[in-house]
Amino acid sequence: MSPLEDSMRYSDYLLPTLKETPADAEVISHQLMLRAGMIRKLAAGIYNYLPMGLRAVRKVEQIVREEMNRAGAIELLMPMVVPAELWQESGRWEQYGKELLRFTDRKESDFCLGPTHEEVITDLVRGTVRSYRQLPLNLYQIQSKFRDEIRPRFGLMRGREFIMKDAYSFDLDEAGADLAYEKMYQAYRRIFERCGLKFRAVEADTGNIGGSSSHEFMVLAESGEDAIVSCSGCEYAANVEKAELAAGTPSFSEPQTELVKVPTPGRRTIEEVAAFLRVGVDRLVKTLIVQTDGGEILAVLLRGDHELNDIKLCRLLGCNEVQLADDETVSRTTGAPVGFAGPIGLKLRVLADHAVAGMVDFITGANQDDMHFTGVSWGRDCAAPTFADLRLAKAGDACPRCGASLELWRGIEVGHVFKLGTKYSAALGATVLDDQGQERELFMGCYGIGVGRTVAAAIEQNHDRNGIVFPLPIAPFQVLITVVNPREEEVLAAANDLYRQLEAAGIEVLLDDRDERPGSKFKDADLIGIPLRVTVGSRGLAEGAVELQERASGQRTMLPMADAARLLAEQVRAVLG
RNA sequence: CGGGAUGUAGCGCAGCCUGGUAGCGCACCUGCUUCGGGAGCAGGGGGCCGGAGGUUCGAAUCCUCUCAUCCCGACCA
Repeated sequence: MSPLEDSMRYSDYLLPTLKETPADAEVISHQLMLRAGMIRKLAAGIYNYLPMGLRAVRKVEQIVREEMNRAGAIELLMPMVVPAELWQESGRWEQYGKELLRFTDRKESDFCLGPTHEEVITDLVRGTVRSYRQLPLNLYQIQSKFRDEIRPRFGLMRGREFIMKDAYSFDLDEAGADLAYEKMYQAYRRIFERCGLKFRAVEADTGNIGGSSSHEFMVLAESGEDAIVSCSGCEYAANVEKAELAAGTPSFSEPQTELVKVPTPGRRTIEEVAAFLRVGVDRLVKTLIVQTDGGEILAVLLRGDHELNDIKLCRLLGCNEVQLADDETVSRTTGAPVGFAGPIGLKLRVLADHAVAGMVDFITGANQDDMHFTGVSWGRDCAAPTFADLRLAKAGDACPRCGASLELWRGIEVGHVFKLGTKYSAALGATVLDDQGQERELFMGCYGIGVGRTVAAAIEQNHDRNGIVFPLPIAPFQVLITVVNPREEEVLAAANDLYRQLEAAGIEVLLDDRDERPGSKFKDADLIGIPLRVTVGSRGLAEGAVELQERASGQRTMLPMADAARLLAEQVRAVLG
């Protein structure tokens, strides 16, 4: 029997395909999941999973489960509704922000919908684990999470309610935690390989989960929301948010030109100024006036063609958020309207990106309306500011490890592993006694996989203009039998026969026995993307054969009716390994 | 949160400017013919036009408010 269900006749099933693309779906995976009858929207970022969608989700879940279990993790299930006290204890009730959906019950007690479960699991473990002998421990669940995203979009790619696998490891010391992390990292590689996806594991920022280091697993896709870099010469790969850039060696060439204040009427942007002065944008230094969440206002200098990496800046400043200062603040602090700020004479703390350090004879704003300076050089015209790594990596930058050039990709984050250290165990007092009878805080790790997002990412990566092309390991069904004309008794009988044989062989098979024209059924077959399609019709049966068409290649083969089930089962097993 | 746009039948849309009692395609139901890549003909069902106020003899259409959905959003210094 199939590991899922049985008796799958299209005529009895719920598989509402759409001929036209719903107007509010932007990316291809979202469009196809709607059209293929996998999901339906209930509210912004909140979806029903229809039978086909659920089956794909269950396939990914099952792969995740098998690999987590293989890596020694243990499944449990935590509640979605979490009392505020736990979040207050960890400090995140205040920190987490509007993404945390909060509400009160009838007794006016505060609760939230869990967006992640570090607090709950830590609370559980502190109450149940007392001795180092019970370690190591790695617990996971597959559960719906809720994050009240600012802007849910792209269907399952960025929903508010979404299915996530989250695992949490507990160890006595850092070495143990490192080992747990490594195990999860390897398990993740296996999971995404088994799902048939092209992905990269990249170094990543830890965000508001906290902790010391982390990797993201990125499915490569043009529509990805994240930019990542990977080195063409070594193994280094990182999210651009995280990608370090070496300071480089400043050339210290001598200034060639005098400092001159030049009129630049109405030229505010880097491009406008560069075009007006007939120089490249990399001859300009842009001066960003930023404000931290702590209220500090400072200036950040970047080469004209570079962009600020606000995460690097926050890390340097020890703040949570930086924003560009508003127009009023800019004119108050620089003495000029937005577009003409520069470091000379500026009465603010000034930080500059490394790339600015070696520049001479550059151009900056003059802190005066419609004026810029040309021929600016450090030391002579302006005290050198503090230099740091502050910009966003871009294609062609030098790898921080080996110096080779970096390649830029877009990716969909489907997995993320973190080393948490003792952040939560310390906050919540999760300790055990070691072999000396000493109380020790647990070293934790946490490890997430977006299950629905993995399905969406797989579709982003595997589709053609006719529809989805599911990788077999996560396909809702492995085989689709298309009955050309179910009204012909011999044809329907032959199809039913094949269907039963495949079921008996443990193959997941959908029988399209609808009384529709063949063309509609073929179109639907392409749309829903079942890897192997078998067409049973009078034409083939006259030769005692059925036709196999592979969705991915379009390749067609005639199979003798007598051997069809066996051959198909063999083909499925060959892929699953 | 700021900017832009859209809400009319299950889906895709027209009608709105220039108010006069709602339409097209697909889907759905019935019948006949058809049947290996989204069939043809004939008949039929389904919408208080997102909601609330207002203007008017009369509102999908004009005005106000509201709700929902989608897109874009430091990169400008």
